[in-house]
Amino acid sequence: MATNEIELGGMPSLSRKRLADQIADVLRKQILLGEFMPGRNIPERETAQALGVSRTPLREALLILEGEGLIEMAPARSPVVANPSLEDITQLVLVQSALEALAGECACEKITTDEYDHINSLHKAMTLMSEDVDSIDFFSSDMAFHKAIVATSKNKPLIKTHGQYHSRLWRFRFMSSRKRVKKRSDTLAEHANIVEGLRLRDKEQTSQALEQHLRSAIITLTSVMENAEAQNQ
Amino acid sequence: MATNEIELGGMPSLSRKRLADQIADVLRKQILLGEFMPGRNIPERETAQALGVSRTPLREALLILEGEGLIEMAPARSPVVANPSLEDITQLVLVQSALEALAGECACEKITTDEYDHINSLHKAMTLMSEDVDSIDFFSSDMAFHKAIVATSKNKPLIKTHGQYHSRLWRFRFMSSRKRVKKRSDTLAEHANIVEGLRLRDKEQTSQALEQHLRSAIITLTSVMENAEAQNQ
DNA sequence: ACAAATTATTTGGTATACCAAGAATTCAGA
DNA sequence: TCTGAATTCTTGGTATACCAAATAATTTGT
Repeated sequence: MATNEIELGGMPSLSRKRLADQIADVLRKQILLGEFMPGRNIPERETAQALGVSRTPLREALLILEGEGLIEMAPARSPVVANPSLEDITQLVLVQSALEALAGECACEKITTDEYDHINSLHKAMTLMSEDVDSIDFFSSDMAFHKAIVATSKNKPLIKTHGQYHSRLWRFRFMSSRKRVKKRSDTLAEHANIVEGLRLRDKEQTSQALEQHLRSAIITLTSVMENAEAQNQ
Repeated sequence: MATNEIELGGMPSLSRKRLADQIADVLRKQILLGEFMPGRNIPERETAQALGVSRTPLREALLILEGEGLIEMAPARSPVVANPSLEDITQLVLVQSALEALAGECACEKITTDEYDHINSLHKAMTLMSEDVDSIDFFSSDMAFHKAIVATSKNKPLIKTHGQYHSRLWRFRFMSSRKRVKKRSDTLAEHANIVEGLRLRDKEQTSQALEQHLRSAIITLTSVMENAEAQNQ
């Protein structure tokens, strides 16, 4: 196999946190970035050796990622990177939209002026981005914008659950963003509604704007995925 | 330690599914039923021996339960059964209400007459229960009613995520139900609204009824928990 | 040459052994 | 007697070794 020089956090003696968590972080990142494509096998021995760890913590990391829905483990089969169908993705986005709508409501109650300024500045920064900037930058800002809103809800389980759906959808949202099917101006207009809702501390407007924004992502994802499938055939 | 004769699924040669999953099932049940109270330690060696398994699958089971939020693992500390504060529980219910509201919407689109009849019969059965029947029966029916609605959404991630919040809240909802703070007639009236929404396939009514029903649970839980805390002091 | 059966290899599942970091207890000194 | 330091004991973390099942490859018989 290709030598996969991955460096885990610190030296052997420095264990800031569980090795299993560190491994899960590395694998999660590789899955999100597309280095581990959907459907790819993750054999235990090979992967453990590539990461320079033994199978026990590697297996524990796989268990964690399975819980997050990023990989799937079948009996007597190598774990594989989750490869959700278009319908699966639609369902995931639907749940995420409900979670973010709730987050928006909570945020209206709890948001401080500092937090509002931060979110607003993220939005402003996206607005000022040239049409030419690399899609990864615009996309990253978009994701950061949403994460900031959810964080403002101060609802720990909500933040965690949303983060998991966020991860499961990351790659597909990124693919979608690269295709530029949706105009950036549309995205920004929807974000503006959200920011305005937060400014007014208007639960209804904020949650509605978030829900509409997310559900419109379903349309975009659908067309992108259908094109991708057509290409593969 | 007290000999804890717990029998795992089948004979040694019969491994229908991962041992870790079987162990997780056993522990989850014990946590939900209150045999393992919140805050209780779950030392690895002792628990593994009590279950007649080795530490490796036991640890994997603990990882699974940690992912579900049922236990918490700190570095160099025994895992402990999660002991959420009143605020934590409030936040959990808030998320669950959003999830069930979404489930209700999806259900209106996908529900078959058979499924409606099933849910309706669950409701009718609860209506016919005498005020004297054991609270566990009424409570179980209540939980089954909600589970049936979520299952009707046919949204796999939604069903799974809801199930996890369901587990995390189970014990506290049960405690609450035993205290009989909320009148059963009120619960039944709210359920009737939900059933009526489903009958009409009215997304708005169904989701609103579910959300209202769940959020009213927050009030009940708050008073129960505050009383419980007062007793402990 | 093809098919079927058997064997060898790969893979995940489980148990055990070892290690390092913490917590608690005990013993010594003030 | 009280305090503090040292030691012991417990706990979780990690690696390795072994086992069983499934798959793939090879060989043999028709």
